[in-house]
Amino acid sequence: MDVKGKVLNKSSTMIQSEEEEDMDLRRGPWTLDEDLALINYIANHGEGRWNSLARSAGLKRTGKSCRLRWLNYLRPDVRRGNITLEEQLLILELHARWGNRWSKIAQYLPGRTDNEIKNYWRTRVQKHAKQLKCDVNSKQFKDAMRYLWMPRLMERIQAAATATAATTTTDSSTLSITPNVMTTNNNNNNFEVHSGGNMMLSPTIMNNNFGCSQIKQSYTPENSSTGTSSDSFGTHVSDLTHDYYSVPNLDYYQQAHQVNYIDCITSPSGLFSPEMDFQTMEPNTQWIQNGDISNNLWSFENMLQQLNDNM
DNA sequence: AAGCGGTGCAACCGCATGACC
DNA sequence: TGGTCATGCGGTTGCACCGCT
Repeated sequence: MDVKGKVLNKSSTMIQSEEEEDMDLRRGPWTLDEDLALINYIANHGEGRWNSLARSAGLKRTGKSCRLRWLNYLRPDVRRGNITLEEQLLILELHARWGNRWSKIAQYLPGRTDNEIKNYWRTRVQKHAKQLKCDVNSKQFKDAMRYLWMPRLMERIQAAATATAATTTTDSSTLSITPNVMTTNNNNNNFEVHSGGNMMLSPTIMNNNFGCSQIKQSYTPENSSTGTSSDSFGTHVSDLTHDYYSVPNLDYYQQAHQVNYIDCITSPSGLFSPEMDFQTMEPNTQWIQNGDISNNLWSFENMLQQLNDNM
């Protein structure tokens, strides 16, 4: 990393806090020494009181800057690397529900920061909206996400899970969601996480967006010895979405009743069914642990082709 | 090899909110 | 009740990196 930082002195700006007037403050990229100073200080004294922390740690940074550096980069539980398919799907889903509430969304992606999710959205999702020549907040794009993008993500996730299951048929760390979790909603406790498992999906996603019984049944109960089902989720999604793709326009909602699969997904009033309650989900639950290193959502060329075909 | 444009991400900025006095 | 301060959040910017020409 380039370690050159700018020094913010009194003449550089007319608007400065009292703190900034007291001392020259650095801006720009953090140096290794600064990082180490911050890490060491927090290790010894803990977080909080960021302005005084910055001073006490001998950092010529604002408290804000220290906080941001710690939370977004230095914190030991910050998750590095590409956004996984599961995370992509979850981001799409949560964004559909909450909009640009990045910190709220980040609560459900352990180790991911709001900044990272925001960057992901702006650089990837908005880029795809641009490719589609529509606004990211437009109904067209939202529908494209809901009915094309997310199902495809599900398909890929399932394919990956199936591949994993094939190589580790007796491995309890594969995707595991208990049947009752998938089919009931008892006191909003409608999902379950198996701590030792390689949790790939939010059951709420399964229950609500893709809650077709066939799809539900395709998931392997934790205690099942079979590990696989004849009803592959990927097959179902693929088959059903294939039918849907053939609908010759983009008025998805009007078409929805014609396609069984769509009935399973949502209504125009919202992406989630009433029983869905993310508020009851515990933030930072480790239900996304691994996942592949996918850096692409899926082929947008395919999606563009499908959309163009339907126009 | 150099220039250039696009992309991704770290960092900054301004505002809102809540706690405290 | 109003002022001050700390913190959190979302939007925006700046820059390093990478691929292409």
